[in-house]
Amino acid sequence: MSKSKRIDGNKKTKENIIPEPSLRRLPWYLSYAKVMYEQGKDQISSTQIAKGVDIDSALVAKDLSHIDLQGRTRVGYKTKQFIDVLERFLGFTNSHKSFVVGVGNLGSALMNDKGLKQFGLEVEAGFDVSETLIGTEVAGLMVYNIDTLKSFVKKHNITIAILTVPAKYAQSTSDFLVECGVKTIWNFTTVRIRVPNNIVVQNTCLYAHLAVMFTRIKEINGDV
Amino acid sequence: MSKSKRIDGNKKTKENIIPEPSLRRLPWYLSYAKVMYEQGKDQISSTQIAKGVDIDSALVAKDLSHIDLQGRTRVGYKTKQFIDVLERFLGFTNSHKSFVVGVGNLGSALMNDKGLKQFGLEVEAGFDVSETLIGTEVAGLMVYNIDTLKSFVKKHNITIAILTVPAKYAQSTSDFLVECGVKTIWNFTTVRIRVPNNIVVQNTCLYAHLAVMFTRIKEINGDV
DNA sequence: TAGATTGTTAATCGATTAACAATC
DNA sequence: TAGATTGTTAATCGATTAACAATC
Repeated sequence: MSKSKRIDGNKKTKENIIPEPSLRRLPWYLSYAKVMYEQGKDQISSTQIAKGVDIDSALVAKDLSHIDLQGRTRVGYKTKQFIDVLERFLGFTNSHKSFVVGVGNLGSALMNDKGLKQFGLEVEAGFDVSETLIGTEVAGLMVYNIDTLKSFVKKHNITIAILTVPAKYAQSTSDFLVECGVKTIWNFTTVRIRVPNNIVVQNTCLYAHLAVMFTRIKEINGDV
Repeated sequence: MSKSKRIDGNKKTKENIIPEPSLRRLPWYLSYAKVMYEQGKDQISSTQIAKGVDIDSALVAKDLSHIDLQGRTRVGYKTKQFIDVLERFLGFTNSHKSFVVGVGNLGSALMNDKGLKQFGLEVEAGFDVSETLIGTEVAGLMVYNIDTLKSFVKKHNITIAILTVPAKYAQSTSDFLVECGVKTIWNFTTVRIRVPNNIVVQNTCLYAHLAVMFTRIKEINGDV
């Protein structure tokens, strides 16, 4: 359904799977298109996008080829349509329900963040072990006892968990989440969790980016 | 200094540069080692780490070969030493000073986050354009008028900026930061900013991870 | 010695880049 | 038509995996 061109019979289903590097770049193209649209540009070309986001134009073209999107030679894409198709493709137009596990610093920040909703993720509740937090509200959302998580998942059929517990509890909490029927874990802990291979995990450790940043700085400054 | 083995004269400086994928994995090994250390394990092997973080052991070994770290055959590494060396290598033991530009939702969350300090990043102030924010304190840090940024950078010699402004101002603010003497930008906006090539940029758009997550979910559920 | 480990070298795989055909 | 663009196919590059030598 989402695959664009004809498919050779012998090619496996891998054909449909868009590579992760491409997938990571698509939101940049979308973001650029949105900014252009706000500035009144009705048409947008892949070469223009390439310049705007500083990525090789052939790569942009290749990335976009994974999407069911028809560009017009010499003209490019209609900005509005480009945005709509890309947003739908990336799942940003859906409403994916989720809950936060571990209502600490980062957990409550995510519960407060309004941006998530605009990108298709709706946080419905928080879970914690702390007696002082349980029963309180954060950003208008209830914080429940983690012991009630399994029945919550069953009842509301919410299968995306946002994991923001301390590192030492990351793996055990992850195991517990899987046991409760969670299918997708957005992992913000510093630990790389192990899960059965039918579970989708997205590791988003902010601090890991610092490692890359500091190392690049060190390289430029001649390893002082 | 940080390179481990002998170097062939003809190999370029690229030899020293650790590839980004490796750099991204190192914090996972560190985190795993820390958890093990807390559990009282004095020795740790790369094969053990490989199992713990679910990454091929040869890959772990190769990643670690970039670091000046001596393992002992049949035994592995001393956990404490492993942690120390890796933390130093990744720059987590230094204190890198920085400031937040755009004290909104995400910006103030980062100003509040205590984790950053543990990983070597110290936030010293916030900057914004909003009259209602300027002059207030967030997490004990002053919020200044963005017009005063240039003199602030000069005076305190703080060259790392955390960019958390709305998407439409991302590129122009980035240009302004470079003009003010900023050398490193941690970019949390949805926009991929363009900078001169002596400037280090780390793009950390949380929402991009949602794209990967949603697409993987879609693939598993058969593209409904 | 046998076995477990580090850590290197060669083979494979996949992503990016380059070249170019097709289109308007 | 000439030129700008989409979008594909082939060549290159780099990262991962596999095989294995060295060590204790």
